[in-house]
Amino acid sequence: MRALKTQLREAVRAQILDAAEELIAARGLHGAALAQIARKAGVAVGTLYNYFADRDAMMRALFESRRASLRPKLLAVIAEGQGLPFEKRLRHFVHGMLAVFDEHRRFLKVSLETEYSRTHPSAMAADLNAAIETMVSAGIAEKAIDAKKASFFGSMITGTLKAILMKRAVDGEPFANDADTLVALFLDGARRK
Amino acid sequence: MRALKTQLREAVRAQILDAAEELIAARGLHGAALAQIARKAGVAVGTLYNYFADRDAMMRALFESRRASLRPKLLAVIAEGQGLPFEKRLRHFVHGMLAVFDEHRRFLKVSLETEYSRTHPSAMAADLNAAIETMVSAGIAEKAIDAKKASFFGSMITGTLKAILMKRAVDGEPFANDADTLVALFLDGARRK
Amino acid sequence: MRALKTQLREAVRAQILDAAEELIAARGLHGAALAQIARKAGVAVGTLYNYFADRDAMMRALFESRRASLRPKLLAVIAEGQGLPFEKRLRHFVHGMLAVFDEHRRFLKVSLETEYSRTHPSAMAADLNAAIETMVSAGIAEKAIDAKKASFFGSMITGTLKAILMKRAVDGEPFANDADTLVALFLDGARRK
Amino acid sequence: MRALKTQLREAVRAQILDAAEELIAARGLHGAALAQIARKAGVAVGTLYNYFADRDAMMRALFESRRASLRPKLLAVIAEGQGLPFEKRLRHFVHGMLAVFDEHRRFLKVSLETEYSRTHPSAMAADLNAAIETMVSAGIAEKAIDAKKASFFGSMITGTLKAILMKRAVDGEPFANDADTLVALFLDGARRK
DNA sequence: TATGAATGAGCATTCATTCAT
DNA sequence: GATGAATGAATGCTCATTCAT
Repeated sequence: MRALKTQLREAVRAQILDAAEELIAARGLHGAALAQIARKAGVAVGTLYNYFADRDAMMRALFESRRASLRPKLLAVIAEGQGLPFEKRLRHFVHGMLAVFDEHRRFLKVSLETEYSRTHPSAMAADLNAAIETMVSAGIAEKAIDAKKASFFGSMITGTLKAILMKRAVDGEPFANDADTLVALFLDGARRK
Repeated sequence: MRALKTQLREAVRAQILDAAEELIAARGLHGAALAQIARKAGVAVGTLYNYFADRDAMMRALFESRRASLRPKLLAVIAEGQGLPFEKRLRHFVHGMLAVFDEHRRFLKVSLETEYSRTHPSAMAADLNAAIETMVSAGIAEKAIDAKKASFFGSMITGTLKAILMKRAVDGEPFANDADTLVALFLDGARRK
Repeated sequence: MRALKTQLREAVRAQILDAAEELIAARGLHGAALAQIARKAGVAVGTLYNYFADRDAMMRALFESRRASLRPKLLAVIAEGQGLPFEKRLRHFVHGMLAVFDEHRRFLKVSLETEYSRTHPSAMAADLNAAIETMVSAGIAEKAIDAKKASFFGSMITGTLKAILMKRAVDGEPFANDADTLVALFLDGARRK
Repeated sequence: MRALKTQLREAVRAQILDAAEELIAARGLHGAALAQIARKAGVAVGTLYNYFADRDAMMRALFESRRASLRPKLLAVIAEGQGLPFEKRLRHFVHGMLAVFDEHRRFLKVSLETEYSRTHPSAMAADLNAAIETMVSAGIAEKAIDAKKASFFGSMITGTLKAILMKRAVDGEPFANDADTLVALFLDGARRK
């Protein structure tokens, strides 16, 4: 009984966040008015305030919710890679990331296209950066990669991944296909041997 | 006399655009109210409308003005590289880009942090992409780079550059120092040989 | 309950339109600011927009509402006259019109004193003109009036009525008393026999 | 020299009033912005204030100027009619009025279509009414018209003339052709004898 | 005197937030 | 808890008026 109520409440909350996400994807972070979100979610405007303190809190909740469902998957990918030799680890990382992002395309669009991620950086992004740094350190330690270039390696990985994700988000192709080529590019560059 | 007036007018216009740029950098594209812009520019609200048809036109003018001062420099960098063997050409391109961006740090921040560039893509960005594609094609033709990886090469360059620019924009370091390392990374990857 | 709410809503709507009508009567169609209308109606500015899409729609609603309450009465007057011999019909028409207008003095003032009726002609006015034309045609057919003068007869009736209405609107006298004299004037002119 | 300057000044003043009249005819009393008037008149906005204290004064000047050129003509028509037997006097009055109005069609349009005449009644209109009353009194005295109907006779004349003027203003026909029929209608009504 | 850029009060409109039901 | 009408501060924009040149 109590559980049922909680479940119902969670369902409504999810409906609201879905509606918000869709409208933000379509009209931007500022363009999504609460009245529209309420209508799309099938509730009254006032109801929104039973679930979120104010508009800002709703946005925060949206991103936290999506990040919370992404984060464990990414952490799992990172954890699985630990202990692997560097190249395999990198390959696993890139494959894993792209696979996870393939499962969350809509949020990825919202995340890449709005300024929210920049103004409210996520713990997830910090995790990711830390994981990459760790991986890179391990790579240096096992002399798999060049220490001099390593300081940019993280930026290269995240920057290139972002660019590819946006490109594929536009053309609709799955992300995962690109993993192997990217790894090769990261490790050996574009020069013809 | 007439020239003096024109000069004065241009000065006021520039003041307004500077004020707008600063406020947008601080509060986002939507967060900068015309009243604030006017105050910071030291003019009355109505004066803004003597220079721009409406808010939208002002934003367009801001980006067009900044892009217009960037574009010829970038085109020059691109033109200078033509005819060079691929590796030199790439090196020249990266060096040139970073040097130009060093001269326009504030606009770069605005451009990277707001959604404007996404919703109103610039001819400049198209030029840049085309230039990179041309350079890559030349690289393939002279068998300097690997055709299979080439399709991601452009995304890697732009994505990585963006990531580095944002990093350096935050920590305040000049961009240009990073050029050589980046080129090495692009061409040969991070693997230790 | 639902009915009660609807009733309340209608009451507020009517309050707003009354406030608008009063202010327009006092300061003209353009002189009535929404803030004033809201204050006089006892609501907040934003509330106006829960009832009307924008200022224009409010003005349209005002005139439509008033016209909608006038029109059936005028149509009834017209319908009642059909089939009567011309003179009786004309007398009935003039009496009926003036009686109806006596019931709507305030709107009449607004209607006669603002440009709205000219820029947004009403179906009612068209009805009236058509009814007069029909009546005149019938008058010609039964040889009750002079065909040569008939083309101006309509203009004479409406023009004279307007003039009398404005005169009486100013001095506060009821309109209806003047009906018989007007009919006599219309039919036989002012010449002493 | 001094006279030349005065003449020039008058010419500019007239240009401004013409521009104002034209714009008011096209867009209404409120719709004509000073910037537009200045542009159409070929002067700068500031110049308008060398000729008129403010917008209101300009509007007043416009109507006063037009009325001042109409008034003596109407007074002449009235004066000429004095002493004539009533019917001839009335005929002369109606003919004279319509002829004068034919010479001032554009101002008539402005005068009939804006609220100015209602909010700022002219001495001319008062003259006209007085003249009509005088004429009617004379008519009663010489037993040419019916005293009982006389109180509405003035309203009938002015109301009917207005209606005909608006009709002809729309269809572009000259006013004067209608004079005889109107007089007959005023004196003997529409009834077929 | 003529100019026209600068001014800022005034306006219509939007929308997050509140609250009586 | 759910509702949605009411609220009013905030915003973009207009335009009569001023004033330095």
